[in-house]
Amino acid sequence: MRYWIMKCEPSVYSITDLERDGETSWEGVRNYQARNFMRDMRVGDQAFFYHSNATPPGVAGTMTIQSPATPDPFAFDPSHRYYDPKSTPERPVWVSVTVRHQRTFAHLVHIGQLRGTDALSSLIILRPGNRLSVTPINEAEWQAIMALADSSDRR
DNA sequence: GCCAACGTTGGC
DNA sequence: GCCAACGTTGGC
Repeated sequence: MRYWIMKCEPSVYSITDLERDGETSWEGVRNYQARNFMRDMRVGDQAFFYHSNATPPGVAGTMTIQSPATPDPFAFDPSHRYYDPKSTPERPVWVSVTVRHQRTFAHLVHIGQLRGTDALSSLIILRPGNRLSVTPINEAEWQAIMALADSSDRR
């Protein structure tokens, strides 16, 4: 099993929306490196839902990967914001995965907590200027973030 | 709103 | 293939 962090602006789609929907198709990733990471995902992998561009930004909860990467249909739709003429049904460029809601943290693990944790010092999303919306993390990092969430929830 | 960092585009 | 210009991301 692998572990991931997936970012989304909560004003667009939040952990609350995912909790309501149960599962959703994670679409609109238009970065090759992030796409390649999505291709590496396997059913059953665990992912954190990270609220980016939020006040405060941080990890809002967990989800599981419910389906492997499949072509992102929005890329084929000229009227859609995520349309990309480079991607066709015959030769799809972009992919989406289905994610299932697992847990919403009682308290968001904000970015300051992440930065203040030694075990998380090499997190890609903490690097200055980082813009990758899908990044892998290792098991120790997963557990470190879960520990932050659990200690906050017990407050 | 600011701005640093980064990816993409397009002229050459 | 290089690289400047530009647009976007995302923390602050």
